[in-house]
Amino acid sequence: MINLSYAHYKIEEAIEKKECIIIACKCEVWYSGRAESFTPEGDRILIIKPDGTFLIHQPKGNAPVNYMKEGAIHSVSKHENCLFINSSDVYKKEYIDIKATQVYFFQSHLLEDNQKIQLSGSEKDMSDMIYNKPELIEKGFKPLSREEHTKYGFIDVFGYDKDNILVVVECKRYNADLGAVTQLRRYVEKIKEAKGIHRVRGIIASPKISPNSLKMLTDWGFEYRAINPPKYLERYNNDQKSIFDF
Amino acid sequence: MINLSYAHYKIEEAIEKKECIIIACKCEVWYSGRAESFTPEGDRILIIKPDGTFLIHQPKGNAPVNYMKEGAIHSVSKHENCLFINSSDVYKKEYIDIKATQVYFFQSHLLEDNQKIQLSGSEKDMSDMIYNKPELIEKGFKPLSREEHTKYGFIDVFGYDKDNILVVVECKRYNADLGAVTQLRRYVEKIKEAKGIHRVRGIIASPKISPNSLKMLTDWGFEYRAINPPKYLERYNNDQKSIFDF
DNA sequence: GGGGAGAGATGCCGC
DNA sequence: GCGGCATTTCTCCCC
Repeated sequence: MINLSYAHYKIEEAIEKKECIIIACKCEVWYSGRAESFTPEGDRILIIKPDGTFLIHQPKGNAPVNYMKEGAIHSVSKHENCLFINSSDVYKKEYIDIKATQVYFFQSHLLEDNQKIQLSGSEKDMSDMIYNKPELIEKGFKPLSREEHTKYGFIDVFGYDKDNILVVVECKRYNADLGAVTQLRRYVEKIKEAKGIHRVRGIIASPKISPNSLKMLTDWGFEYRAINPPKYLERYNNDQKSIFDF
Repeated sequence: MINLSYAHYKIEEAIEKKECIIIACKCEVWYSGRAESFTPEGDRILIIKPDGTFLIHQPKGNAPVNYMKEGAIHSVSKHENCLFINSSDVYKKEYIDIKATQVYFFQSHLLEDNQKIQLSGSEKDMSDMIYNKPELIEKGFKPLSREEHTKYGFIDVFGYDKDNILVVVECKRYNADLGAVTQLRRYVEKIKEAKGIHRVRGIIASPKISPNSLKMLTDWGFEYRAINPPKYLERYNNDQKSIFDF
């Protein structure tokens, strides 16, 4: 257990030094901003980052129970055997107030990290793949553009089929849902209206589609292609795994 | 700086004891699962929770750079002055591999927290409010149900107007977008089709709506009501704030 | 800064 | 488990 006055001093010092701060404590949490919340007293982990990010984690679950995004200002005070931590963003009108009655541990450290995550298997990777291998859609498909902000909307792949009929392809990296179908319908309707043509084909390309969505898709005369997103790193990753498997 | 062999031992011990674990270290991260990723070496904070949740945070930003959800299994090993931390969920086929070259600090503690966040200002609060105060939509509106999973879809508020015309209300707690409009359209079309009636009114209730969405809404003959979500805790929260402002 | 859409979305509830 | 949908969604890109 950490003495509250000591914690008070250390937290203020670490904020001043722009360190990453970790606190484990028993606390209550109030939040007011886009919504309102109160979380009754329990053991939690608090993370304060030098960019102003504030995360409050319960001992279970993936998502923080409360949080403030980058840009928040933090202050600490002690009053009648309780430590008060306040996080506020006056511009966004977001506020968090914490009342801690016990501090289990405190740590802080100056951390440096300018690296960015390299991700593959996204929807953009999928539309790139289709653009470069149009026969994945069908023989004779001629893509014109990909990932383009047209006046009809943001269309993943756009082209002509072998009979020179316009084709709109909407990619989904995982499961295509009802929203994907209405999205495709919106694009097709807009293009028909803008170009004054009555025949535009719509295709959804994804590894999976829900039964309801497939029914709605085919009811409206659209088509489905089962296509998996590419995973460029897969082999590299497998090579790496062999290093770890000793 | 923490000795790697000591960290290795302490992490394994803390996992065994089902404690919450926090590690600050310099590391590389590989991920393979629904997608693939690699994050080059940098200073990060690792959080391992007793439920198997694993979070990797960079010193900036709200979201973890990599993560594993509840149910992952963790193992640690040391090899040639590097600490390897492995997180895997064989059922979901998700894997994270970490290679740490330096450990800045390590902490762990048994944390207990059975409390749940009490939130207000959500979409459900909004539909409850409209159900209880139907005049927010218009005079003579008679709600029949709220938040109901009908065979037509998940409808927020459903009722009759003063002329006994069916009304579907779609609530959005913040900004209503194009998806909200197509969602409403889907419900109205399905109900018309299922009940064989040609007149069903559709209304979007939200504090804001984008200009494009409003145009699409009115083009299709639907209506808009500017309504704010309720914030029950606001006063309570304001009372609390006065406690902190000393 | 707002609008539109993706995300390894996450989380909740219902079937 | 999947399906449908909200989220203090978050994040990115473009206007």
